[in-house]
Amino acid sequence: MAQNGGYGRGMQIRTPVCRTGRPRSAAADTAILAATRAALVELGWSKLTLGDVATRAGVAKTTLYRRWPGKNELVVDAVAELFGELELPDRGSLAADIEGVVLQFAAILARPEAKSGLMAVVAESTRDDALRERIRASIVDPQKDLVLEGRARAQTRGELPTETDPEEAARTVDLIFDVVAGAVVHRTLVSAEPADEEWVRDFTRVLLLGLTASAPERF
Amino acid sequence: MAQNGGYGRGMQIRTPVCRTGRPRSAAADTAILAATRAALVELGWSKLTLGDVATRAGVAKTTLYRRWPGKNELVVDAVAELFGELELPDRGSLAADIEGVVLQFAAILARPEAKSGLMAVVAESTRDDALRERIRASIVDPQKDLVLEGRARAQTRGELPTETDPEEAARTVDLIFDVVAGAVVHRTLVSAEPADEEWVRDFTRVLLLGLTASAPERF
DNA sequence: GCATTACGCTACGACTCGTAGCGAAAGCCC
DNA sequence: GGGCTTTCGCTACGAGTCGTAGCGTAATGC
Repeated sequence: MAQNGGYGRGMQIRTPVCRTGRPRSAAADTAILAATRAALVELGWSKLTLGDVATRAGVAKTTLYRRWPGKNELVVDAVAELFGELELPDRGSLAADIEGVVLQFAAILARPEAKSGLMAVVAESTRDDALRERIRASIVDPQKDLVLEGRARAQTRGELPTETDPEEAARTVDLIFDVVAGAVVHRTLVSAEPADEEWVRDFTRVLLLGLTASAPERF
Repeated sequence: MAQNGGYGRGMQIRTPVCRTGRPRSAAADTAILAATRAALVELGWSKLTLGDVATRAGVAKTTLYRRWPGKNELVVDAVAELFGELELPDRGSLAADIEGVVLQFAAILARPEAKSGLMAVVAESTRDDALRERIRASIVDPQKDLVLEGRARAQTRGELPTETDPEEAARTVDLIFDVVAGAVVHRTLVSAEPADEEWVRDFTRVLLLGLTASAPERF
């Protein structure tokens, strides 16, 4: 199914903008997404069925299919809400900013609904461009924005060099993003060990040294 | 289903050791695993059915169920064979060793059967301890051994400090492993961009600076 | 009140699942 | 060769899920 154009922003994907007629129940949306997360916790990805989600949410199965094309898209939206909690308050230093946001990220990934849901949709997205785009817009890009924000903040503090070439700057941001998010995800899901404060401290130290020592000519 | 004890090593999991009677066809094993990868490429994880795999492999569906408990375990074994190709030849320096193995890893992850299969089973493993153990034994640990090997080699070269505390050394190895593997996986699957030579060079530079600059007191 | 849309409910064919039962085939051991 | 053991291919089966269609009803805007 082709995406009906006109994305809102954040969660408000879908719904082709209709002014007349009975409006869609917003309560049903939140109930469905909550039920999806609950089903992810209890059943995991593969055993999760849309019929079960509908029952949990107290809506008809057909209502679910009217709003989401399928299981993949539903889970993306349900998981995206979890990562919507991510913030980047100014903690005074780049090291503190990184440690803070990484700990938040780790806390979200520690929740079973995030664990089993996120990687499953990522795996599916390798064969579905529309799904990958949905993940990018609602999960990945907001995270990358945090990297941009933290980086800009560190540059005004003088903690990171300001790149002259904008293209190289973009490459660096992408690299940082993949290293940070990838390391936490791998630690949590593949190694299956908690990204606790000690690990985050070690990780931040290595990352920070790798970034700051890369300033071409100092001293 | 509880694992029947007595693991061999590497691929030779299952088969409770039987000497008499008709032996299992080894050709069927390789055909089934190859068919699984082919099905992963064409159908992806969610649409892959064991009946289809059996047909592709030219065996009966029941034969498949006699050898593997289910889809998860089958895909783990099919994907594990891909990562079995990983090697760590001595390229003369730590930087070259890292770049080499990361490029190999990226090349494997670029294949669609690895993309869609790996993350799917990882997602399932968050709710299945036996599956996680199977992944660890056949995929994760061999990779971590490469980290250990490269690290030891670098230490004899004097490129990395030798930790005194063995526990801290283990922590460092785990950290490196999660950073390297996590970054490549995230780059390839989530950001959906190739981990090409340029990216690997940038990544290796940051990682190496982060590790070497962490030597407490130099100069 | 009327048009329009969303909703709940039921029912449906198609498909997949995992298992059971059977006869035949392919090895080992005497 | 004869006999024993295990695997193999095949068929069939109940159970469960899928995604859709149809219908009557509820909730909104004009």
